[in-house]
Amino acid sequence: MLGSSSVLVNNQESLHSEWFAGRIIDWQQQYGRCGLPWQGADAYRIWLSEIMLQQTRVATVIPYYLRFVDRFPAIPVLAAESEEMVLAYWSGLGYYSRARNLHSASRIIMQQHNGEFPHQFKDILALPGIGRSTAAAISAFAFHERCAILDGNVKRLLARYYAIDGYPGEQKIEAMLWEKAEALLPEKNVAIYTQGMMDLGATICTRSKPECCRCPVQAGCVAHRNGCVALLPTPRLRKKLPERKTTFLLLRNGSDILLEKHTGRVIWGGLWCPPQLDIQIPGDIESVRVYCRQFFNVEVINVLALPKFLHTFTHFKLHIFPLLIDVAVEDTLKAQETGMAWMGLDDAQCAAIPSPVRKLLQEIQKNCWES
DNA sequence: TATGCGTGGGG
DNA sequence: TCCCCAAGCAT
Repeated sequence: MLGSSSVLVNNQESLHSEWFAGRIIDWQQQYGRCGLPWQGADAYRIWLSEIMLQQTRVATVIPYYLRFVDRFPAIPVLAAESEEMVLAYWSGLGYYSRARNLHSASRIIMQQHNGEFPHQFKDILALPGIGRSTAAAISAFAFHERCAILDGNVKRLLARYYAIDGYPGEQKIEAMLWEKAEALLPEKNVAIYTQGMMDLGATICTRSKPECCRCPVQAGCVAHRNGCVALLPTPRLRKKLPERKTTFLLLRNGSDILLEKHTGRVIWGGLWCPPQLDIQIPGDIESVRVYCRQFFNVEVINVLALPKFLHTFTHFKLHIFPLLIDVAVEDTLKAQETGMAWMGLDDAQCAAIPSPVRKLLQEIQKNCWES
């Protein structure tokens, strides 16, 4: 049978949750972030913002978000557009599967939900690109449902508040954090509470130099009491990133550049990139001439090795060796047979291209290296 | 600490 | 320069 001490503990926990949530809610209303472009917006915009904000800073997202909602103001518009157009507006933001999933989800919403963003948590969670935390955030912000989120801010905050040792990405630790997040959830004002948790993590309980003296829940924070705030959350063990090399073949025909579309769930999937060789090839004109004849059926006029540079991904470093290769092409439409396309530099700038390709194209245009 | 998937800012 | 990782998800 359940002892009275257990009842007492439950009462204390519930009292503590009430205190905690009250402090968070009051703090949010006084000091939380307001005026972010998606705050108080419709479900579509909240959804879009949550997807863009995955692993991405607010300051980075804002200009992308504004451009995106201007071009795709509602779900039916988004669904009617091509994936490529959507990727063009995502270009530079990274994690492009987010854009592909967003677009795919918009079509699912048209077919299965009459074009209206679903209200049920389970329906939201079923959409591609939406996991537990994102579904909860949308449910809380758009529909005021009582759902707990667990994003990076909340993980850091809870790891400190309860002095939970261990890397939060680890399954066991993450499960503990979810438990705490659920237990603290208030009965009312979930949207303000959720925003407050994010805001507190983003502005006070920051990774470095947290401002504990301004924290509304400092009194209950175990890490603060124990003086171990700076040690939490436990950083991940990181191995040295592997390094790879690639040669970018920037074939130029007049003011056109040859690009090929990456397909499938690969790096830069769905984006247009110059043809690549996953080695560093000699930049002398003879080697390049032989290669270009064989693979692109073009005559090389001139080769210029542009400065190499480093591009770092989450899981590897890529040394990029760009070669600007001026060529003579008779039939520019023939490239389409092999999934490639000649694009004017201006068009390419507006296309779905990854960040380092954009930088290179800008440089080529700016410097006007002679043909 | 499963791994792949981008990019840019801060220390 | 280098390493950290930011409103995570899919497989």
